[in-house]
This record gives sequence, structure tokens and C-alpha cells, in this order.
Amino acid sequence: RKKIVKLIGNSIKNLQGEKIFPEFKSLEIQVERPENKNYGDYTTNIALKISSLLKKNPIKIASIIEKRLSIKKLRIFEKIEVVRPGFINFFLSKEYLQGEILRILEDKKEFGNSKIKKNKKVQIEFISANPTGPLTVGNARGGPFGDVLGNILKRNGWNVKKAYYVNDYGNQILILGHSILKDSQAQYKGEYIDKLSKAVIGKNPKQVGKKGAKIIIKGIQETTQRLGIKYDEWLFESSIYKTGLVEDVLEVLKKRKLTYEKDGATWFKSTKYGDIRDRVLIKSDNSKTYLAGDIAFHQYKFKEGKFDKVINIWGADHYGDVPGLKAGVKALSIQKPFEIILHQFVTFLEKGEKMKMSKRKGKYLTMDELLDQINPDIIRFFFLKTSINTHLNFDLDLAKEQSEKNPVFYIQYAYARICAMLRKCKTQNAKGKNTIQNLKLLEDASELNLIKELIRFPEIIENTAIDYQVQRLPNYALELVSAFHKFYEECRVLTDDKKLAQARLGL
RNA sequence: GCCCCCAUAGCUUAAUGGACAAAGUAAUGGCCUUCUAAGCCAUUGAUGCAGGUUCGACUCCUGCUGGGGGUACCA
Repeated sequence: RKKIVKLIGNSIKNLQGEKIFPEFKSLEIQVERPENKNYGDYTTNIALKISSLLKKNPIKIASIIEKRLSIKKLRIFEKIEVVRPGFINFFLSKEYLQGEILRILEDKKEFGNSKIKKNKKVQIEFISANPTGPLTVGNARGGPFGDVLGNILKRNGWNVKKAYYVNDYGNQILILGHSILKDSQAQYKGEYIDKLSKAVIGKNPKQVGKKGAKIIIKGIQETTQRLGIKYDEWLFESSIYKTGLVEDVLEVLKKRKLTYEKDGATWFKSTKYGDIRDRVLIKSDNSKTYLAGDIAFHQYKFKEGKFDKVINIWGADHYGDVPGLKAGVKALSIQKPFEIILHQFVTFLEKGEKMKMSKRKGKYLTMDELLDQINPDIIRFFFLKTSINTHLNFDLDLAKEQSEKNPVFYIQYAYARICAMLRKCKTQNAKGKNTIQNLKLLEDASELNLIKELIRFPEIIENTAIDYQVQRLPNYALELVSAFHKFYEECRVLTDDKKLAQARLGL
């Protein structure tokens, strides 16, 4: 795809004087894969775009571009076609596709990586549920999403740090303490509270809360590991306070005249930075709000060039907190990109009924309970397959009962088939190094189609690093595997023809 | 009231403004003496409603209907 974009770029350069049509410079060359295979492997609408600028016949423009490309007699293409209303379609040649296998075999795990963002540092923070109870299935949607998004950014050359922010400071820890002590101010309920009551010694609610939070966060760490999430750092709100950064940041805002006193509280003029209302930083009881700590935390994230970019993944219930924090980051003159991604909720269905959950009432399904029943690969796959902008319905009975009809097994089955072939070929001694001569034997439609699916991978990685549409990956996995199963049905890999067997094993 | 997200096949979901809307599941029929039939092939089936922008709209804009979330000196 990259090559085609480049080729088109060269061929339209002097199509018209740039002075007359400055829009040419900003014209994005779109090369995509048409859904219909009759339209080739790649297609571009560039002629249509140019025609609307020049008010000329798009077919004529497309033909000019096509001629300029064809003159070069590129071996990449079998043919280039102009079709009405003005698309240019590209058909890859067999030779090119066969050669791509060599490239993939050479790149191995590096295949699909890009070095566009070399040495740039990004922090991606996700889940960050309060340490007042075990991780619930409701908190966890951001987990697989953040984990995979981080992996994708890594493949694009970013230096990625995945972070969990532990809110072990503030009112909720005190309430946790009361709950463990089971006094009149107790709010949290559940089995875990009963266990903590036995495990934690002490009478001071704040101290008890702190100890309880420590135990809870340890459990959360284990749960995220079970889910296959690999965090690079666990950052504690309490240590942000210990460094004095919160006071420093409040001081800075005060000096910049961005705070004021009202009703005994200290307010932040966030409306100056596009917020709909001002926010409280210090409450009238002299304690700090969550926002105060969070702004300081973001100062910490960006200070001394720690990160070039920060991404936060939050649940949609934090929608109201976005403008306050964004205003805070702006007020501190932080110029680096700072993104907040919101994910919608997951609704769990049991026997066709919505499960209503409440942490305070002790009525919820924990992620550990879910992991006890369902394989983490399946949970991750189901969470990732759907765009985070939509509400996800997770049918528990379906996930449990229909495990054999599960799309995850469809993918894993391909892996099992591949493993079986590799096992057998060892005993048959059919394994060897591939050359382009061998690979030229791959001519079946199912073989060429599988290669076409394989070379989509770099494009998938690149696109996803730009638009964060992580659901593209599980969907790609399904399409790739579908091409594999078809190939497996059509072509016998371990044939008597040793050269052909080698080529197919390579594929 | 105002703000954000969503509405696609019976169900769960795909589709950077492109050419015939794609999968799984459910339903029906076919394919195993050959590398795992947890597979392959075929058939049936969809863009909530009303307008607008565009050569072209599931996609963008306006209104409506329905669902979820937000609108605290809680986190």
C-alpha cells in the first residue's frame, strides 16, 4: 500500500501546475482494499478527488495517471485498471506476492513493525479502578483495550509504558476503613470486606483503610495478570501527595491567578480553558478534591520530558471529569499531546436478564469469578471485538455454553492445524529453507489469497496506531484464519513433491 | 433542560465518504479410506424514522423516536 501511495504521488506531481492548484499539495492519497475482489487488491479514488478540484472528467484523469504508472512496467502489478466513475484498481502480480513470503520469513516477529515513532515515549493509563474492592467485570473493559493499544503503539516504534494509577488517598480509603471496621460509617459490603475484617488489625479507620487498600491492590495486580495484561508501572496517588507536587501545582495555579475563594473552598477557573463550570480544588473542610491530585499527577507525567504523549482510558461514567482535567493540563502550559479515551459500558446478561451491579451494595460479578468460568483469551477477544464506542452486551450463558462454537476456537483451531503439520514434517524431513524458486510453485487461488491477507498486517497495525480502532485486530484475525482454513482445505501441504511441500510450509 | 455514546440480518457485532453492506450464531442442504470435520461449500436474511449536503452516505449535518452515561465542595 505504501508503495502504491508513493507511485501515485509521483505520477500526479506535475499533472497540473502546483501554483494553479495548491490543493494538490494537501490532497491525501487514499489507497484502500476494495471489498469486492473484482475491483483488485488495492484501489484509489484520487482521480475522483482531483476531478472535483479541476472540474474535469475523472475517467480522463484516471487514465492519465494509469498511463504514467504503466509506463514504468512495474513487476508489482499484474494489471492496473481504470473503471467508472473514476477509480484506479491495482492487481498484484503472483511474483510479487510469492516474494512477500520471503520478506515475512525474514522479518519473523518484526513483520508489520514500523519505526515511525522511534524513541518517542508514550504513557497509556487504564483501568485504574479504586482499591476499595476487587476488580469487577464492569471496571475492566479498558484493560484488554489499553493492553492491546499499547502493544500496537510499541509496534509503531513508540516506547510504551502501561500504567495503573492507584487512588489510595482520599475519602474512599477512609470509607473502606470504616467498612472493614464495620462501624456506623461503613459503606462497602461483600465477602471481601468480611475477609479484610479478619486480616487487618487496627482501630484507626484511616490506617485500616490503607492496609485494606494494600491487600486489595495486590489482588487487582493478580487479576490483571490473569487477564494477560502486562503493566509497566503502578503509580500511587499517596506518593504523589508525599512528593509535595500537589501543593506545588496549587501554588502555580494560584500564582497564575487561576484560583479563587468561594464559600470557604478554593476553586479553579477551568472555564477559562473551555470548561462549562469552575471546579473545586480544596474543599471547605480543607481536604483536596480528586481533581487537585489528578492535575498534579499529570504534571508528574509530563515533567522533565518523561513522556511525549499521554493517553488515559476511562469509563464513560467519568465523562464529566474530562473538561476539568483537560483545563488543568492546559493551565500548566503542557503542550504535549494528552488524550482521554472513553469506553462505554459492558452489560452482562444472565438468562437473558441484565445483571444489575453495585459495588457499595456488594452486588457484582468480579473479574476473578469471570476468569474462573471463562478462559482469558475468550474474555479478551469478546471485549476487544467490539468498538469501545458502543455498549457491549456480554451474554454469560452464551460464552460458557457455546465455547465450541466460539470464534476464538476458530482461530485457535488454525493454530492447532499448523502445529500438527509442523510436527509431522519433522518426522518426514520435509522442512528446508525456502527460495523464490520454491515459492513460485504457490499458484492456487487460496494460496495467493492467504498471502494477500498476510500482507494486510502492517496496514492493520499502522491504521490502528492512528485511529485506535482496536476491534480491527480480532476481526482481522478472523479473516486471516478464514483464508488459512480455506487454503488448508484446498491444498495439501505435506505432499510428495518436496519443493511444493517446502513452499507451503513456508506459507 | 443541557452535554457525550449508541441504534446495521432473529441474536452478538464489522465496514479511514466509495463501486454489490461483512462475519459469527441461529435455519436448511452438501463434503471425511489422504496434514485435526472445533473445518470447507451452498441457500435464506439487515442500515430506527423524516429531511439535507455530495458525482457517491451505515458513515457528515438538522429534527424526531428509543437505549446507556454525565451534569457534586463523591471518587
